Amino acid sequence: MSFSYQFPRPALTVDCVFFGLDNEGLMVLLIKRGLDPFRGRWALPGGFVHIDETVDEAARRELREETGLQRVFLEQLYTLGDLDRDPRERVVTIGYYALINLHDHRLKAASDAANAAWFDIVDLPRLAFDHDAIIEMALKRLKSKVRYCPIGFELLPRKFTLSQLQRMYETVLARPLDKRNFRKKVLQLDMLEELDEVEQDVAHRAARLYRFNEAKYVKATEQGFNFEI
Amino acid sequence: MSFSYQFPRPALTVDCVFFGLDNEGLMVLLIKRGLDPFRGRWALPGGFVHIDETVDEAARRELREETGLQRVFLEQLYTLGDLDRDPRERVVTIGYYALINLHDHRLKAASDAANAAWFDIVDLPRLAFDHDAIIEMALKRLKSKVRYCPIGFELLPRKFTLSQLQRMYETVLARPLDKRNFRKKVLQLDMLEELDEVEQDVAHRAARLYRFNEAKYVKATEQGFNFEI
DNA sequence: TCAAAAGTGTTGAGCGTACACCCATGC
DNA sequence: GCATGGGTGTACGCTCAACACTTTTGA
Repeated sequence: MSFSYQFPRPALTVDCVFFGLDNEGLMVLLIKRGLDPFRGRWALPGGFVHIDETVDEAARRELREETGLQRVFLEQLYTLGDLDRDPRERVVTIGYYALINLHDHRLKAASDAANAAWFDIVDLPRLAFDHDAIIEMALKRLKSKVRYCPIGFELLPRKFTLSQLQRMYETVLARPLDKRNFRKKVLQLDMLEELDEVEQDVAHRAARLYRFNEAKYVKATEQGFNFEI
Repeated sequence: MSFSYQFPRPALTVDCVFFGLDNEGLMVLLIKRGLDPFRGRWALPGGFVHIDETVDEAARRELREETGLQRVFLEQLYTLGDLDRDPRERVVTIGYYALINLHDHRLKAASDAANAAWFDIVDLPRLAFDHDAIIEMALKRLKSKVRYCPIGFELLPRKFTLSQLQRMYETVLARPLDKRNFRKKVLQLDMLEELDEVEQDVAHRAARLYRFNEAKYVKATEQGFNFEI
């Protein structure tokens, strides 16, 4: 079976930058290509947009197939449509990025295939296609958006310490923040819920746990909001 | 002649929001559709992405065809890929927006077709497809970007008064700004060149003319930059 | 001389930034 | 008792926001 059109059409794909955070730093999930072109090179998870799914659904399908996850922050980034992106034929791709909480999830990719692995964003291998450009755009978007939207929490466990939160911002923004100023700012935004729990199994004084509170955030938003610390 | 593929492919189009500024307010160029679907409805300029042009080139081609212009600010916005955007078949469209200086240009669309017209952004007719959503996204992007990038100048003549500049910001942001604070802020950013000219043919004291200075701007950028007035 | 818009400074409040020490806990 | 990170307050400078009158010009 084949499908015919009066004019030639580019193929349409999605490519996804899945960000995760661990003790090493900010990580990106890559897939080792088994086929030409770029056989053996690392690449972003991605694939064709099916005719019966929206482009958002195509990105979510990639997410599910590669990580087993469904309900994570996922956002469209940019569409790349240069002529020679793919040496085989004309392919236009829609870039997406997602934020994954590596702490609370046991990921399919981690246990599963030898052809998928997490790489530190500051030490990426050579990539297939123009995927380096997509990752660069995703990182730029993340860096800017994390400062005025509460999306950084998606990278943390549901309950976290203020130090974990600060480390997350420092890792994403790639610069150190002042502890006292950070805590002052983040608490006065009044979007965190202080829990009656402390962290467990640490070899020093246990830190208090907090949780992001959506309702409090919505209120705080009305007064303006940013992390320009 | 026809083109066959193993799997069905969505059609790929671009749709463009061309913004212009006149004394009435912020305007958008629309085209009256001559064919079904939505015959007689107003729609954004747009069309298919050709197989031998990038998506940016497709958007620039639309710009040229509808306005006769070439060198204007044009930027990709978002890709819309829902299943039923177009009642005929699956069409994925890449939204663009551009800023057009209505003062310095005699536009093709203005003189030309009865099927093209500029509409005030606050008083748009019913639109074809999901073009209202594209315009909404374009306006949101413009409002936010104009505050931290010097793109607002694209809507003004090359030489302008500070009052014109302020009116431009007030129109785009849809809120009044304080005259003294505005002038202080914009002058201290040190990206305007004060000219030895004043406006002509006005029935009151003539205002001094200024010009945006790219080189000064680049310097100013390094110290941070925004219009949060 | 009148109408219309140009042009111009000061003050108070809030926010960002810099900075250092004591405390609680587990080993 | 010591190593490790948790937790806390103050002071200065800058930017934002509010606010009203005089000047210039053409009609």
